[in-house]
Amino acid sequence: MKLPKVYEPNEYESDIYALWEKSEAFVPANRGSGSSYCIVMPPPNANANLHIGYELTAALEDIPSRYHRMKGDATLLLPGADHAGFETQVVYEKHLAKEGKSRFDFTREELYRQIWDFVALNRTKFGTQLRKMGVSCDWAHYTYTLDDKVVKLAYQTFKKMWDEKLIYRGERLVNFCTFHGTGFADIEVEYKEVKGHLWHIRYPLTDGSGELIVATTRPETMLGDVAVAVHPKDDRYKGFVGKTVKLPLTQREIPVIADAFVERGFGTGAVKITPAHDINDFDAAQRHDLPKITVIDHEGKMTHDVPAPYQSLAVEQAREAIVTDLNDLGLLAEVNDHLHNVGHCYKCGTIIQPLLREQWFVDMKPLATKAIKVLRTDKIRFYPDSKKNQLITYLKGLRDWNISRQIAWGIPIPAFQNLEDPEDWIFDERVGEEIIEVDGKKYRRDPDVFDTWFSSSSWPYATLDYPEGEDFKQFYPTDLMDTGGEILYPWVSRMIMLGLYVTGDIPFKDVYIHGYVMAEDGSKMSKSIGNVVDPIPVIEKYGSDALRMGIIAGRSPAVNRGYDPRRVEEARNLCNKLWNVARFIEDKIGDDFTTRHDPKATNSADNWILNKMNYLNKSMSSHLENYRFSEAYELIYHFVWDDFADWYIEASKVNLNKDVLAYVLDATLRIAHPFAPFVTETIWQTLKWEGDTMLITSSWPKAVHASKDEAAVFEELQTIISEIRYIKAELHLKNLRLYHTGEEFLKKHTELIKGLAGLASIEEVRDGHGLHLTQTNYRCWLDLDQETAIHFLKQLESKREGYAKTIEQLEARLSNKNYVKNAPRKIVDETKQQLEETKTLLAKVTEEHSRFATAQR
RNA sequence: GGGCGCUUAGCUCAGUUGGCUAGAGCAUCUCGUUUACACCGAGAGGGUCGGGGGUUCGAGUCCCUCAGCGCCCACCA
Repeated sequence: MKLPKVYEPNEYESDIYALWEKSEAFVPANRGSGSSYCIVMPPPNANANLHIGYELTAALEDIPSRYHRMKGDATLLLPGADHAGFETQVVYEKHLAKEGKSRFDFTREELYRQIWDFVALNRTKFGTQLRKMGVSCDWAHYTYTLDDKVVKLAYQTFKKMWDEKLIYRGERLVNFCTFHGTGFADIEVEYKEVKGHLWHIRYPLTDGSGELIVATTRPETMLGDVAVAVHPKDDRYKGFVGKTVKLPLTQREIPVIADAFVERGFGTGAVKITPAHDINDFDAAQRHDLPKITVIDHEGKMTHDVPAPYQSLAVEQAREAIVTDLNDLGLLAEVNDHLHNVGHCYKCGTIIQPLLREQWFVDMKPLATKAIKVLRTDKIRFYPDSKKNQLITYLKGLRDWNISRQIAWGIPIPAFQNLEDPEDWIFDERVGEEIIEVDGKKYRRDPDVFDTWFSSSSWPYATLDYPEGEDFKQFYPTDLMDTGGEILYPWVSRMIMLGLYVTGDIPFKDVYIHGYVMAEDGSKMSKSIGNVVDPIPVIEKYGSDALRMGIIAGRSPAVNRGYDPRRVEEARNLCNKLWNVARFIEDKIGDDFTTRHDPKATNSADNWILNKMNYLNKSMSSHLENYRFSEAYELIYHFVWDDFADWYIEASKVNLNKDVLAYVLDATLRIAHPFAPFVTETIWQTLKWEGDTMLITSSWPKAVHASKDEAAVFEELQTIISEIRYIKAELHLKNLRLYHTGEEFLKKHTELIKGLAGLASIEEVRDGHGLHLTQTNYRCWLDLDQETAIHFLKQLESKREGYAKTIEQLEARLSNKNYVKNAPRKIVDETKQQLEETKTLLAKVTEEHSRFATAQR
């Protein structure tokens, strides 16, 4: 079969993927026998196209999976998709807005069904895209975060926590977005620096003996003040504690209390306490048993519990009105500019209101404590390592987790409230019904849904059918979890905590944190800026393998880097190189050839390439096992291009050894397969000698025997060839002859040197003349006349200077007694040897230089 | 206010535990139509590794410090 000159990925990729899928190549083989390897892929949001960042994830997980599959491990790469509760609802709301509708036009049930259909449409696209990326995941294991088994497990976990008192329902301050109408977990709030003001307000003492000035950034919340706090050791306010102040605008009497949380140095040292709208104040109010007065409602408007003029005003309007009124009353002591951090909704940018709400909370202390303990034992390795300590720090400061969300799109919380007794909550899985009856009492379903992360925390074992599934038994704990740094806290930490809590074991052994794929200019990709790179057109233009390799090239864990199309092009070229290497070899070998897995080296080039191959094999394993993807890629790149194509294939045009040629192609395809699955498999399918097999399910090559001495011979030949090429290029010469005076080595390798260096001939002569080669110890001369060779003086001169300088440095090093005494013997010996070699080179170059310099005069 | 990362060739970046003359791709320059490949071949030029100090026989690599950029966390009202 004659292959076309240029590899056109589009012609083969979809057929190759279909072949793998049809042959069940992704289904774990060798189950139950020996070792296994499993990666559960982080499920991307099912609501949108995959962006180029997921190509990185796909590559980082597919490469080790393919490697382990070839190593003979039972290998499972498990795909899935995330319903991404709030995220998806936001997307859908935008979609509704385009049609002039909003979420308020529908009931939650209606919304849920609509979003379900909306997502179902996109979910099929996701499968197509992952296939184009060449991900070798087992589609039979595909899991959606709203699949029954995931939902059931979320309910069981909720129940277990409820029974064990890790879950409680309580009225707490919740981070509330008044635009989206839902609360968030602490981690979901985005803090931004905002230029605001610090208003100093006079609070007169009830007994008329003076006043306290409090400083606040949110004057409108003063209507909900229940106390003023000062530091117990603050001498300025000693006499005030225990008295009361008259809260301006309301005339409510509120106490002055002492609490150590007050920073004496900030503002005036007197703090207004508004428990319903500030988390610190909430805590202080708990300590001092103070009431909580809500003055802002869920729409961001003032409630009816405030004086009439302010009722129903939006927060900003209320602020303005209050400041004006205070000023008119002469109660505004001072206004300063103030830079501070304010929480915002990470989706719409609305300022987050801390509001009092009854929600379900998870007591995180016991879970975090256990996770910290495990993290400290190094049972889970992190790449890069520094992320582990970061995670421990985070876990130490963790507050209780609000898992209730007031949205439609999500898993309903399986809890029901007694219609007669609001304190009476029961667990029940009949979430399809709004009202249920138990023991003659009627209960109403909690209208809220779970925070998405509550259910997705069980991802590693929910997907593997915990607790009884065969997959769980074989593959848990999984081997690798690869994610971006942004979900280290919300997801990775919770998978560890819940994994330990539910299964008693860690969910994964290794965590690899990848950096983000940024836009070409290094900025963040974002839809609104319009600089998002869609992977599919890139795949269509350059091929899936090219994108995969181009995206991992030069990337280190946890470091953000711009997308670089030049790298993709470079990788595309590598695919084409591989293609043409195969074309050449298949042509040389012919159709009726049977490959040997113990090839017999018959010349120095054979031994050299087999040694290189053994080294590649070993280094590749080591790099992959340590997740050094970029280094592994470079290794294969330079092996294919420099060693295999530029040297070995060129050498084989002189001395053909079909066995070795075929073996090296065979082994190269295997080793390159995880990085370039499509092109390697495409080539494999054209190989006559491998019959009906598939590369994806073939085995990783074993080391073969090769002589190191013979390999060294080839390296000597390379030195000679390179020097000749250099001189030819510098002097623009062709059809040169090489003379020697009877060197056996040169006689033996005449054809190879002649072929690779592009010489007219190599001749044995009585007296050598011309330009003496300096880099080899074999005496030989390029046939140049004096006139031509003189143009080479400059090069000889700079070489001479270079050697002289090196010798100077080496001698200085060796004359340093401390160096000889302290440095390892091996290093010192190497220095000595290098010095000798350089001296020899200097002598030769000097000799040539002076010969021509003399001739010139 | 804490914590972390980055600064290496014109550009984008590698450089694992300190040890040959600091690397790659692209770009640049010079040659080249040898039938695997111009998505190619041969060759070349280009870096005081952000500044300063220190430890060491030896520092791109470890420590201190300064500068610039970026990220994460944190309840200073």
